[in-house]
Amino acid sequence: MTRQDLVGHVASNSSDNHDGGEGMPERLSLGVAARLSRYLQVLTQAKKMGKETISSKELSDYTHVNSTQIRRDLSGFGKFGKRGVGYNVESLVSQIRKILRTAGQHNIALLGAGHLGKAIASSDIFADHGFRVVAIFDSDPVKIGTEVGNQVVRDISDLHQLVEEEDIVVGVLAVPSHASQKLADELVRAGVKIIFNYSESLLVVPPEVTVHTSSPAVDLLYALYFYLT
Amino acid sequence: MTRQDLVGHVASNSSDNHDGGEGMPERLSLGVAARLSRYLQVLTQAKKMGKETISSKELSDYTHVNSTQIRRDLSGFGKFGKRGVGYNVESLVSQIRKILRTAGQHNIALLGAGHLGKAIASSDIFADHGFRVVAIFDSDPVKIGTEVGNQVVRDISDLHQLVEEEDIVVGVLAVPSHASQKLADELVRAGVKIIFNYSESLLVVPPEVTVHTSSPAVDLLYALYFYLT
DNA sequence: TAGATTGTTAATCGATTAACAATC
DNA sequence: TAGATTGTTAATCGATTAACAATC
Repeated sequence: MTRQDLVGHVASNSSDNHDGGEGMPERLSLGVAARLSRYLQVLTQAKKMGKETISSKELSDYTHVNSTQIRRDLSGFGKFGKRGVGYNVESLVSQIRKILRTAGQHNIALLGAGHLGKAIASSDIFADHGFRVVAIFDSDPVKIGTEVGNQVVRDISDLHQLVEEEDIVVGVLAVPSHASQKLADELVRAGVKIIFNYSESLLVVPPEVTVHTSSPAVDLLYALYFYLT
Repeated sequence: MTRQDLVGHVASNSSDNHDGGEGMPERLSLGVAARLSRYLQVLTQAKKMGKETISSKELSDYTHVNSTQIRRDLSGFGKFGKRGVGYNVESLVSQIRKILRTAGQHNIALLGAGHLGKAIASSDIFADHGFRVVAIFDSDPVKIGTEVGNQVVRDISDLHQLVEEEDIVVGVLAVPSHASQKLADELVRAGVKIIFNYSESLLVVPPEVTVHTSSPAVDLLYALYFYLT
């Protein structure tokens, strides 16, 4: 894996998959879910670029996943492709969204309105995949009340209320390391189930909460190894 | 994979590994390299927090990699642990760095001095792992000449020279999507071998260059799936 | 000693790949 | 038709895990 993941993971709880037919398995294996997510990323971009069909070979070039495996992953859920042609980009996007059960809209709380927070709020990397930043928080009184990416920066004391009102499932921590554990605790208390951690700290959270720590340097180390050898 | 990849990957080229003894295999498998990188991330933080020893169980809690596999991964290279005690954090860090052959210093060129570029330049996520931002570039004449994270922002025309002078191996693209392919081309021309892409575009590069695209939304999709099921 | 944790075995499961008939 | 690419099989390889003796 990841390559790579490769990349942060999630605690496992596997059950039977790949029933062979078109039925959706109970639960995807970690590997399948990770790969489908990556296909989705490429497909979303391909769609933006106006591409109508895409072959497993092309998907393979972009994701570095073997093309046979891509066809295999997809064919487990139905016959989405057309022989000699490839896959329809738009329909494959919606199929994978359906499989990942993330076809809907999901709301995010962004903690931290510094450089990173602003970069995240003004980008559409999250928006492209159905995630919407519905609230931004900061502890700096100077920043509170200012506008960042169409949102007014709020005081952290509003967090609990906002999480309930807006049905926020994901909290993104774009704060300095020394503040992140305290804010992670706040997120957990407010009922957030997934924390995306852009700080370097190791966060301690209850088992029902998932932490994903961003680690660009780790990804680089990994890429560097294969360059050096 | 990671998340992960587990997470962006790198084209494979596997050979025999796990020779059982203490010798270093020719080349690590993708999975092993990815996991070792992740252990390193946790260990680096643990060291910062003043932790002296760490058990495979603790490492497992933070990385979500099975503790047996962690011990297995490590024991392939030597007997680093102490039964009943665990692993010495500091010595394990340097052992893994040695295995990944990334014990040295590696220089980075950062393209883009906007919010994201500033966030990267002022953070020490890269520095902690031996990566140093030695040059920052932007196309905005207003930004050129200003200082960002101890570096003067330069014009992109200086890229080629800097890459040679500073022995830059990695280029980080923190620019809008519409500019990224053009700048990726510049990086390739200048001789950079690894591109870390924070934009959403799918980049086209020669086979000898590795592109790693940051995809927080993909990681979130993945985490969300396991929350929803 | 008693408790903890490593290092390692053995068994299983899933990932990976080449190959190719089916078919657009 | 000819070329391309899917869907699927079969064979192999590596990852994963439980279990436990070794030993700190």
